[in-house]
Amino acid sequence: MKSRRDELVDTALRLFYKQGFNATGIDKILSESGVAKMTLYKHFGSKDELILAALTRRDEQFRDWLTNAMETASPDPRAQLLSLFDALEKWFRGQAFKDLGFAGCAFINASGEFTDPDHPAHRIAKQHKQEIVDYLAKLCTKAGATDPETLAEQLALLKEGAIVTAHVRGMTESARVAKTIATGLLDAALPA
Amino acid sequence: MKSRRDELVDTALRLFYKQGFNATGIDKILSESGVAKMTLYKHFGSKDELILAALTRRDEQFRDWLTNAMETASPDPRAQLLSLFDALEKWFRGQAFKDLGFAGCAFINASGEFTDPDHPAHRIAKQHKQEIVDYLAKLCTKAGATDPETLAEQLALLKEGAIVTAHVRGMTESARVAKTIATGLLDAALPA
DNA sequence: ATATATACAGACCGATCTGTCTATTTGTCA
DNA sequence: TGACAAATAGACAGATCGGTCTGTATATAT
Repeated sequence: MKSRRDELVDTALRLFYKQGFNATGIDKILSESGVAKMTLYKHFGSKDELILAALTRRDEQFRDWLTNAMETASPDPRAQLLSLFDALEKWFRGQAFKDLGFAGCAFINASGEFTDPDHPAHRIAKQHKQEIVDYLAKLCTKAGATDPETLAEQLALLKEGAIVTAHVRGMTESARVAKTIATGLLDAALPA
Repeated sequence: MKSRRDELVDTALRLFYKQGFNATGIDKILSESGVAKMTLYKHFGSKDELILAALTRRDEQFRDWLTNAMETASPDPRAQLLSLFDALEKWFRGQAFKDLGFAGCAFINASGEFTDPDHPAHRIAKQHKQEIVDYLAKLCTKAGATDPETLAEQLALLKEGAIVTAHVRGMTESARVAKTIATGLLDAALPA
C-alpha cells in the first residue's frame, strides 16, 4: 500500500512531467492526489523539495526500467547495448511508463526550466545522465571495447539526440536512426 | 534604431531563454526593456503571443548564424557539414550570441515547457528543427550523398545530442564527440 | 478505552501573475 | 503653434501562487 508521501511524489512527477514544473501549482497536485496541504508540508519543506523528490523518483524509475529492458533483451553485452534503442522506441511510443506516456526526458525538461547548472534540479539531471553513461561504459567494457568510455559517450549522445528528436518533432523513428549509427560504431569498436 | 517592438522581443527572448517561459513575468520584461505595459499590449495580444514572437526571432537569428558559420567555413559542402560541429562548440562556449550565452536550445526548452505537440510554441520548435534538417539535406545532396535525407537526419540527431549533452552535463566537448561520429558517417556515405 | 500520531478540510496571508484602464507626456508633421 | 499619434507611468482588478494556521476526524497501539 502506498504511503501519502509516495502518493504525493507520484502525482507530482506525473504533473511536472506533462505540464512543466513552474506551470504546475501545488494545489493541483494536492487535489489530484487527494492529499491535504499540511501533509505535503510535513513531508517536504517547499515545492522545490517536492520537485527534487519527484526527479529522484524518476531517476530510479527510469534507470530501473532501462537496465531491465536491456538486460532481458539478450545475455550478450553487444546486443544489450543495441537494445537500448529498441527500449527507447517503446518509450517514445508510450509503451514504457503506463501513466506517464512520453513527453520528452524529464531531466532535459528540468534543465530547460532551471538553466542554472548549480540549481539542484539541474544537478540531479546531470547526475542522472552521468549514471547512464557509467552504466553504458560498463557494458562497453564487457563487450571488449578498447576505449569503453569514449564509446559510451558516443552511445549516450545518440540516445539524447533520439529523445529530443522524438519529442520536439514527434518522430518516434529517431530511435532507429540512432540505432543504425550505433551499429556502425559497435562494428568498428568491438572485436569481431 | 530599434523599435519598441524589437526592444520588447529582444528582452523577452533573453529572459525567456535564461529563466524559462513560465518563470519569466511580464513585469520583468517591461522593466528591463524600459517599455510601458500598454505598449506591449498594443503590439501583442497576450504573453503567449510575445512568446511566439520571441521564438520566431530566435529561429531567424539562430539559422542565420548557423548557415553563415557553415558557409564561411569552407566552399566544400562536405567540410561545411562537418563545420556544423565547430559552430556548435563555439556556441556551447558562449562565443556565438553575445548577450544570450548558452542555456541549451530555446526550442528544446520550449518543447519541455509546452509538451503538448499542438501548442503553438511546440509547433514553432518542430518547424525550426525541420528547417535545419532540410538545410542539411540540401548540403548532403550537394556533397553527392546517395541518400541525402537519411544522412541529414543522422547529422541532425548528432547535433541534438551534442546540444543536450553540453547543456545538461555542461560538457562542451560533446561537439567533438558528435563531430567524430559525423566524420565516420560522411566517409561512408560520400564518394571519395 | 484512552492516548498519540497522522491526515483531513479549508480559511487565510502576502506576493505575484496577466491584463485593463486612465491620465499625462513625448515626438512629429503641417 | 496646434493637431495627432505613440508611448509613458502607474493604479487597479481578478485570479492564482506558495505557504501558514486552526480545528476536526481517523487510525493504531497499549
